[in-house]
Amino acid sequence: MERSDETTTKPLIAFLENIIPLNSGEKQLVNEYFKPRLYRKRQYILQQGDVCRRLNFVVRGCLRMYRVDEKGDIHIIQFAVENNLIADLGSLYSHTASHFNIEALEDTMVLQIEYKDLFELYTQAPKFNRIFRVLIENAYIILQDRLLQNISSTAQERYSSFTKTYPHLLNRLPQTQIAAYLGITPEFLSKIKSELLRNGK
Amino acid sequence: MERSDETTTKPLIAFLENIIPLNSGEKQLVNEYFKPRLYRKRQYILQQGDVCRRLNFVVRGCLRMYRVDEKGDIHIIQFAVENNLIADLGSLYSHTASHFNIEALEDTMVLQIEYKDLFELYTQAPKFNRIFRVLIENAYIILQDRLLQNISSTAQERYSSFTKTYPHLLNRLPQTQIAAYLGITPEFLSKIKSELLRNGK
DNA sequence: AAAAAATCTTAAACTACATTAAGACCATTT
DNA sequence: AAATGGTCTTAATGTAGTTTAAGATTTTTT
Repeated sequence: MERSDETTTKPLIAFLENIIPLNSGEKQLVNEYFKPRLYRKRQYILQQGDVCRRLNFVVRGCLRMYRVDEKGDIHIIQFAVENNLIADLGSLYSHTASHFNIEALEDTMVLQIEYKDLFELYTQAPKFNRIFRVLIENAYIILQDRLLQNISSTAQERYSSFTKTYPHLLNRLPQTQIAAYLGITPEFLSKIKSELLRNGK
Repeated sequence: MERSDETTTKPLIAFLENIIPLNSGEKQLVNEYFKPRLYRKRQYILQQGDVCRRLNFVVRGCLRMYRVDEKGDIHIIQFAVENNLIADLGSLYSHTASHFNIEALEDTMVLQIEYKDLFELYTQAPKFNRIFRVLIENAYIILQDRLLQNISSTAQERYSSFTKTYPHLLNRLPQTQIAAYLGITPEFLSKIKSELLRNGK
């Protein structure tokens, strides 16, 4: 099966081989199970209330995963850019309604695997258990760090840390998205930025 | 090798078989690699600045994992009670200094596996990759939920949620620990509790 | 090119939570 | 039995962040 440049599983395979090299059979499985799909800006990969049925790997573009609460406020729990995996794992594995939306912030090309195919992947090539164990361990470490920051740091500290950790996202995202990620209002973020500017740098 | 009732790997094996059944060789490996150890109340399993060298499974008792910041404030990122796993994964896998302390809040019996033995376990019996993948996926889901709450809920909502999720911890821990977990001061927690009492229930 | 929509900034009034302090109630040690 | 030290509460004052609102700037749509 021929795929265009934009839709090959090459970047995904490179990403996985970063953990452990794959043999040709394993690459073949990745190639079979992951399907390319383009989402236009503002399209939804997942909507709150639906069951999350696919794991997504971002080839190009940018997604956000967020929740809208009862008051209508938006809370972003994750951005996903090139070479990131994203899904609502809770919903994906337990087949229950998701609390989250996943939405394209730019035109975004993803490689998607269905739940049942992911299960097949684990069964047919157990190496993927090891690879995904390592990947989710890394994701866990990052998430734990973010939780710690949210418990223990001021908004200014969190913003400064964000600018260091995700410099490439700073100019790519509107401030209102960054504020929703930091857990503050856009107005307060604006204030923080002007304070940081005033106090040199 | 004989072990006393308190120090068998039985509860751990039951815990792991909750995910996938083990054959006798696999059980044997668990039995060999996990070593029992008793920590007295206030003893440290891990101290900030040291490298985390073991993964811990709690058989009996209660641990807390926390960070002391520059101001001297304590921030609890996880409690671990019976049938919980706990370690600083970041430090364990990258062999770097940990930012966290793990301390016994009660006399606590744990089963510990060294990093190199954990690696051996994964290599000798690949099934453990699958088991630990599932375990850490579950942990990730819980952590993500907690992050969302911390971004989006008031302290009162977080406390109410804590009482529902961890009713068994409520009477077991001093309020000051719960406050450090919720990310608020003990004084404010006291206020929240009296408000909840006043407004019926 | 104009119109519409989203974004960013500033500022005043408000609220959730922190800080400090003091006293009451325990539990543990001596 | 007294003393010590941790725990819980209440209250006054302070501060980080919200809300509301309005104007300026940029981006998107028509």
